Amino acid sequence: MEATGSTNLALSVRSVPEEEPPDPQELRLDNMLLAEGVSGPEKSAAAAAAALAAATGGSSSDDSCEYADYREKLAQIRMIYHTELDKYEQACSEFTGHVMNLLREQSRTRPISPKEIESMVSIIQRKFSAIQMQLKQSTCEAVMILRSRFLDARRKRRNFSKQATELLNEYFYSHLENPYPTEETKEELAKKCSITAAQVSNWFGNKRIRYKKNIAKYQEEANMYAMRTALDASQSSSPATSNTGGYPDSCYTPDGML
DNA sequence: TCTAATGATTCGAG
DNA sequence: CTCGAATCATTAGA
Repeated sequence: MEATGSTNLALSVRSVPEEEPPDPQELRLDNMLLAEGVSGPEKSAAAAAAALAAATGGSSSDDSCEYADYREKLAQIRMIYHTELDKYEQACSEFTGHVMNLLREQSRTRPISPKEIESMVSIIQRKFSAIQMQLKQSTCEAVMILRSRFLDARRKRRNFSKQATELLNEYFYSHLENPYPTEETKEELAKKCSITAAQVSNWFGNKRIRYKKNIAKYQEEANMYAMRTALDASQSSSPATSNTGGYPDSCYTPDGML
């Protein structure tokens, strides 16, 4: 632990004027940490996480649960990173002070040039910045792992919200004769249900085939939605148009599906 | 813990 | 490309 590496010292002395070692690796790490919201201002963590959510494909409302988890873990990483960074910084200056004292002591027995001191300091800083680099590296790794786990969690199937299924069923059963929403309609439904258009497509694909496979099983559901849309219609537009219990026939006999 | 429901994926056809 | 169909994988309910 003694700073007696004078040969080492002389060897590694190179023109390192304070900063700007254009190390692309470190630059990369810095950028990454900044983008992930680990370094940089406090608020940007949420922004980075939001960016991640957006990058994974919309639906920013209902995944708040795994999302909070992600953010919590990210904050943890962030905290560790900063405390470690501070620790190294402190250790660095402490160690520098130590070495300075040693040099001062030695200066009583031999002449020590300012240049030697300067190079000594730069060596120490290099060593410590290497350590910090390592810290950045491992922090990056941790973030990557966390990120991939977050993505994995999202990849798992989640049932749509009750509300979303209601909306989808509503459309499906009120268009039983032709349950093929256009791309536009899919987008619209997707927006309302806070899912993706592809998910809407999946849903309709599944629904059509499963409905067709066993119409009887879905009869009750069909009646329910038919009644409800009928009720809605009678309430909103023409309450006087009788037919209180009468649903459109097409909802009962979807011959278009056979 | 077994089972039904359900969202996603894959593949052939048109 | 979309669709139907079969199938997979996970979820929710008994």
